[in-house]
Amino acid sequence: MISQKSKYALRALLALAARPGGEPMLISEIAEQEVIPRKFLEQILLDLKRAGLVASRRGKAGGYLLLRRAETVTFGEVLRLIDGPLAPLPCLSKMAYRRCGDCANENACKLRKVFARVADATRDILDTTTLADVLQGGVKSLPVEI
Amino acid sequence: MISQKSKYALRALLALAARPGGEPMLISEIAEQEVIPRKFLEQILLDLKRAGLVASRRGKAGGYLLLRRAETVTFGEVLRLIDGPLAPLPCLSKMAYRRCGDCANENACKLRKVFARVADATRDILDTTTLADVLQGGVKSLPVEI
DNA sequence: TTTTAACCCGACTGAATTAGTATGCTTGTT
DNA sequence: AACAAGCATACTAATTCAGTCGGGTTAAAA
Repeated sequence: MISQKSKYALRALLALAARPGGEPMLISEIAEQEVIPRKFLEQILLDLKRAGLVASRRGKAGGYLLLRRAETVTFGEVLRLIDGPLAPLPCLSKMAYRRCGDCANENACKLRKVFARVADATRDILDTTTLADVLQGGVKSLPVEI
Repeated sequence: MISQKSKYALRALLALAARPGGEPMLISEIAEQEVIPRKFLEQILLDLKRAGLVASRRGKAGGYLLLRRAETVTFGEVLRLIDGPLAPLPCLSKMAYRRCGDCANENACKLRKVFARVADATRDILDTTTLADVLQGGVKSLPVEI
């Protein structure tokens, strides 16, 4: 299960990406439109800003805007930023590898072999799907049953 | 990330499945061999027993044994039992569906479309990989680079 | 130049989950 | 009857989750 915070982050980014002309959007505007607790959203946007995904303007008539093109922001990147590694085992994370603590001989580990496939499948989807893909409705879905 | 408890459960089941003749194995035997805290493992085995995956014999010369054939026990089943739903969103779980709380129009939800693909890919792997597959080393791995 | 409406930031909190421990009870074999 | 095995409940310390609170800073407008 992904966290509520990640869901909020993705929805906020989608809202910004959908903004025509890329003009700034108020926190409260996003919060209302996407039904996200206002103060919590503030935190999230700050995280996204520190990561360089969005920019902000302060003072009256301020707001947030997407700093990068929607085609370059992947779901994987956002999820890693908020929730940490995508991999189901720490020893399978490419970005934040950690040894598993238990299993001594890592490439003999039976579990690892199975979960490596899960990790790769997950990455294949999340690291190739961008905000733009979703906005255009261009998300490949499963074969439609005829 | 899957929980430590799930990892222990899977390793314990693999140990039982590997037992020749299917003779019972002591908790402490499993605990030592797989390096799992003994009392914690007791709890886990009880869960697996209540779910009908293993059986136990009490008294001296007791122990645990696998109740079902190793070919019929999938990783998905074990993970669901210990960790709960596999799906990344509650509204995507086939076994334990719950509405998402926020998004009103579920099949218009942009996030859902993306994570549905992740959920399906995950299920494809975990619900088709069994204890037997892993034991035989028969886990399909990624294409070997030549 | 003062006001006002934005964003910025750290601290706090209540509930839930995780990864176990502790303590004792029941059961079956010897 | 004794011993060794599993059965069962309660407890706990640490962490995470999903926010809330209270103020500080900045910049445009009146």
